Amino acid sequence: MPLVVYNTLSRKKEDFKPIAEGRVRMYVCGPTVYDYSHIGHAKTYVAFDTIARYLRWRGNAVRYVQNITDVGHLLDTGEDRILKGAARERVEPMEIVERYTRAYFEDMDALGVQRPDISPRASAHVPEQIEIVKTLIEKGSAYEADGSVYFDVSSFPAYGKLSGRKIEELEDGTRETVRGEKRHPEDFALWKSAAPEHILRWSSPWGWGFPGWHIECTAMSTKYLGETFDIHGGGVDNIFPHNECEIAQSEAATGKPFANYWLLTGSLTVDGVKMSKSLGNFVTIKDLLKKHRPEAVRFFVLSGHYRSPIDFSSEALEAAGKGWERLTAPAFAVRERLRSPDLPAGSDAAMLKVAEEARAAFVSAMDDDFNTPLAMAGLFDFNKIINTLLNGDAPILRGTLEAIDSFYRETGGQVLGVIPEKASSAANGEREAGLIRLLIELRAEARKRKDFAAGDSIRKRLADLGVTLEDGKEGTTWKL
RNA sequence: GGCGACGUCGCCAAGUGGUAAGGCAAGGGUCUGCAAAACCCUCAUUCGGCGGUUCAAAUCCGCCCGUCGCCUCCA
Repeated sequence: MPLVVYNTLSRKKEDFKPIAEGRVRMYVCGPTVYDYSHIGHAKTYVAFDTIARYLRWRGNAVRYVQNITDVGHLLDTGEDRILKGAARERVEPMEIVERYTRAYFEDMDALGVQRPDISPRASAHVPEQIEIVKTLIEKGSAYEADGSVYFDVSSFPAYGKLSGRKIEELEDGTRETVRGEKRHPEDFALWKSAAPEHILRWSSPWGWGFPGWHIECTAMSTKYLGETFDIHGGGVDNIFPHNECEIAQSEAATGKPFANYWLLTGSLTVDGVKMSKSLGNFVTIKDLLKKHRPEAVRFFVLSGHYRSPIDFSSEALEAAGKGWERLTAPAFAVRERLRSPDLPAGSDAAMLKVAEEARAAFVSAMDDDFNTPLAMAGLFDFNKIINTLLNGDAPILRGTLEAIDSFYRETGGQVLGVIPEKASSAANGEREAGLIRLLIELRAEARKRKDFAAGDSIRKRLADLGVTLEDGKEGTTWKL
């Protein structure tokens, strides 16, 4: 069964065939680093991280490029976002860039998002951007006007093919203020001239200025992935104008298709409405992680399909946290069992078959346009069987436990990233674990004496510290 | 106004022609010194509404109602 993906360009599901078999080149629009990352970023980048992880797990060599926008992305007031941040915090623009780039990676690391293979910065690729602008002028797709350069949309008939817009319809909605020196209101800037007060500016054939927002993605994606590559990703809210402009300028410059598959994530709302600073419902990843474990955030994101919109609320995240506990409990329990030195050798054929079937169900779900909700449902089904097995009296053979463990590690661990390596990631190392085991032993002795008051007191006080004890057939286990 | 996505149990969410997965919450039971966890049972004759196509529709078509996103910066 082939991997099938929904291609926004064709508006239907297609078999995924990379240009070079076994190699996938993907580009995802990255953040503009002028403030802390928010939960919308979390949704988009966890989704693409999972897609990249799955493609790798399926045996592809993936090159994942995700830009860092540190220049040229303007607010509707015409101000550069980076410069605005610098003025707000009274520091150099590049300090802003550095500060929020680091914060971005901290947040992504916390969420288990594996770093892209290349994270190119727009400001470090200005020469490449200038070259493309020159090419576009030579080919008659762009024109200079008073030190700025604009893309001539009328020169590219396919403009609108991704977002389904028509040029004629766009004219009406365009505001007077942005017309100015453009020939057509829907033309967009490739290069903007900048006065000396504008700190972020470079010398170009058209004088001092800075690159337009869209051109960086063309420059950096084609530089590292080639003129035509496999997957272009991003949030659906960038489909217009950003993605549309990328296609126009890239294909006009190279004369070749830009990206073969467009994968766009659904947007995220908070309590039913779009997140925005003015509404006061802006949630940063840092704030979120103060209250919730990172795996719960990942679980929340992956419990909806990447193309669907999701609505964030505290209740939803708490439910996700509980779901995550149930999802991971048997996986950790199996690992705990495997630490036992005297497990009977061999394996149970029926259980190996169950694990094989679960793996097949997982692959079939993920092969269908990365259907993570369905894939996780499959893990829950598998859990039911494993929980029953763990609760039973029959001894479990080492080979069986190993097969179960490797299933969890691959699907929940390597691909979905919701089952971490260590059962208690929040635990403070071995010393803390040792102390807890010591208390468990003391409690066991008290209970042997039927001194339940002492035993319950230990359990209660550990619970107050966030450590939950669970008494089972194999003794007491703990979790945070 | 235009473009797009969507409306499935109290909440979240799969399913896109063959007779409604899974999670959270809720109720009952088993186990337990008591818990917790786990397991078992219950929980949508029904998929926004109305028509149509079909042997058969949540799934296809039409109309209507509603929600969200984009059209100006956003992942």
